[in-house]
Amino acid sequence: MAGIKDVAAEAGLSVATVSRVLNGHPSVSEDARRRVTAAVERLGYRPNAVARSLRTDQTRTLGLVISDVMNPYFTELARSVEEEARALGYSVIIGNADERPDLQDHHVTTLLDRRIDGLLVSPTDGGSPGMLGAARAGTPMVFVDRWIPGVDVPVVRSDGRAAVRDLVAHLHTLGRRRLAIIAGPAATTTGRERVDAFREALAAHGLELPDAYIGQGDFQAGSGRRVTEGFLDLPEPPEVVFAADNLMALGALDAIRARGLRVPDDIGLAAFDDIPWFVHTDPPVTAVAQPVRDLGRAAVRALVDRIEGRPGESVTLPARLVVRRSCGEDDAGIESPSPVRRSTP
Amino acid sequence: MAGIKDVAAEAGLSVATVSRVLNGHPSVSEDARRRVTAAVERLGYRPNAVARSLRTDQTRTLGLVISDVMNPYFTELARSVEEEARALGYSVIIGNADERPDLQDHHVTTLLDRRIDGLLVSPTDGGSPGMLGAARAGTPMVFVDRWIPGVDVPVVRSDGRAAVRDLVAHLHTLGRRRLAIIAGPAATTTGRERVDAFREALAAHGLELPDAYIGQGDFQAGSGRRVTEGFLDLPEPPEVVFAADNLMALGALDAIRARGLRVPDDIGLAAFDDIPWFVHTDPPVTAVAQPVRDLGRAAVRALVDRIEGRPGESVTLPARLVVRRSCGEDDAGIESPSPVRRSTP
DNA sequence: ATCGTCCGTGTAATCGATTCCACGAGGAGG
DNA sequence: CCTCCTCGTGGAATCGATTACACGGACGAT
Repeated sequence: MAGIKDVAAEAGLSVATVSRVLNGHPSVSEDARRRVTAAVERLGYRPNAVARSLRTDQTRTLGLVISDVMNPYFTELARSVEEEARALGYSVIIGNADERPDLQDHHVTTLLDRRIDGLLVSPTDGGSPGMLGAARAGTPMVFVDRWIPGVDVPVVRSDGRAAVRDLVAHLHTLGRRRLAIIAGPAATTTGRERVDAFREALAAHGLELPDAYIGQGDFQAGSGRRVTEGFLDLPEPPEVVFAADNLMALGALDAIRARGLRVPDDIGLAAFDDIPWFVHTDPPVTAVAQPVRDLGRAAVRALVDRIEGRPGESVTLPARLVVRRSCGEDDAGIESPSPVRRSTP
Repeated sequence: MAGIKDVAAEAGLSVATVSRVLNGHPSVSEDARRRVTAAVERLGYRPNAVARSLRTDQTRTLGLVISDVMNPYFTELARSVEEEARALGYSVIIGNADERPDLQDHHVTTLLDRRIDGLLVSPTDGGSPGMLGAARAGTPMVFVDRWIPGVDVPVVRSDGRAAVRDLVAHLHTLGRRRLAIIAGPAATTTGRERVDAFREALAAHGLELPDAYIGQGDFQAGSGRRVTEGFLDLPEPPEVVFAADNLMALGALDAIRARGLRVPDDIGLAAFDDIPWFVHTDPPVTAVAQPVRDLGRAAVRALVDRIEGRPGESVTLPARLVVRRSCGEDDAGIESPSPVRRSTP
């Protein structure tokens, strides 16, 4: 493969001049510029990013470590992150932690070894040692969605409080009183926050959140199923189950259907994180939607700010409630097209 | 950040020896090895992958360019690719082409600039110039899922012929005769092949595939909706719509529902590419399932074979039919020709 | 005419690793 | 005792770029 020396030879100039042309340095004659461009064209030369990175100590690459690629929420996040990064002239390397701290560490280490310019993390857990080390070592870093308290890193996330309040209000008008939640891992901020927001919203309506109505999940479909089964076995099962993420909602749907129960008639279902598929489930699922695209964009901008020496500030964007049919028909204007509802699994 | 020189100084040895220890070179004394390890530990030293890559001319990185990250099929593929690559000591950089040849080229170019060791591609289109150039230039490369005829690159894919035959047989026993297909872009191999397989299977039952029953889609949900609307507007609409990918099936479901029609009573629906969500739609969707994990694994192995100088052969794995309820209920007890039957897990 | 600037260019150092080659010590064989 | 190997080690070249510094020529000011 042709190197800069070949280009220099072909153009009859020194490598320095070639490099200057390549980088748009001002003091190059028009003639030299033309000759270099021609030579580059002729040789099909492409600068070696590895060599360039070694010299300049910057890779123009961002690392993104997420907890679960198969979760549509994170997929969309990854997509918007890549888009914004590309617009800013950066590439993105994605690491999938699969909710495993050791894998998260593996990716952080690998990314750091490659000398990425900055790191975007949605921490799996309380945070893995390698990740915390990186934060302390001063690697430009930004947390997205989830974060770790006490670590001095900007956080870009969405605040679901208002939306959860709206959700509970919605459920209340529908006459639902016994509301349960499938929580995420207590080690994650999102795991705790969503429960808190839910409990608060309940309190505003004079409702309680008994321990029996708090199920411990792990953001995976399987746990949603198990927890929901537990709920259904209760002497007084809840009237609505609120899943703290979309995968667990799916599991809940499974469990409910396996019992031969109908949503929303026998039991209601709501979820945190809206995804395209919720429109197509049976029934469509009411969900709290985060502004994922904006989150991705904001996160990249904050990180690039940090990288380029600017402050890089935390951002919190509001989530909103998307009402569908899984908690019961809304009263007024909405006429239910009410197609035949099949209940047998 | 500490470099190899610092380690050498700390250990009281030369950089050469440190490097040898780091790379497990045999001729190093036990004493030196210990001192280096200790120094590395003390300094928290991590080798600079950029420098190493420059010198050794290998990055131990694979590029994966897929057509659409938001498509669960590709997400799962990406995941299994990364897993296998990691097991073999490689990292993966994913590029999302979003079904756009220009973006595909952008990613191929970027990846090549970074001197990745090999490229895994699921070509968006007839192939972009940059990608074809890379193939001709001898970059180790393997096509996954889709490929480009006439280009000398191993192909790892799944053969849906048998499964499509099973599908048509299944529909036939259900009494469905007027079968339509939403095709993918003609420029993609998968776009064409699936139509061919469908037509062939139909022929085996003495059925025809009239032009009016072939809709042109682009593997996105929107096109599935449009095409399906067209089908429904026909004087004699099809009894079953077969979508050539999962996203278009979703669009079809939308269109059908918007008309107030019921699946499968009024019209049946089947899809190519099975995804977890198909279990939860209303009704669960019958689909042709590819062995995605195995495809990812095989693709990585073929690519690494090429990289390390071994042949690297093409692989074709069979897909299988997964019968659910979207084409009509099977009468209980009656054996259906379908090899696999799956209900809610 | 002389001097100082500015401009375009080239030479060479540098980034952080790997690796070829040379060298000295120590052991085996004659 | 001398020679020849082997082994462990270090010096220095190298990968492909960027960039500080030096240099020569043109040109404007005095």
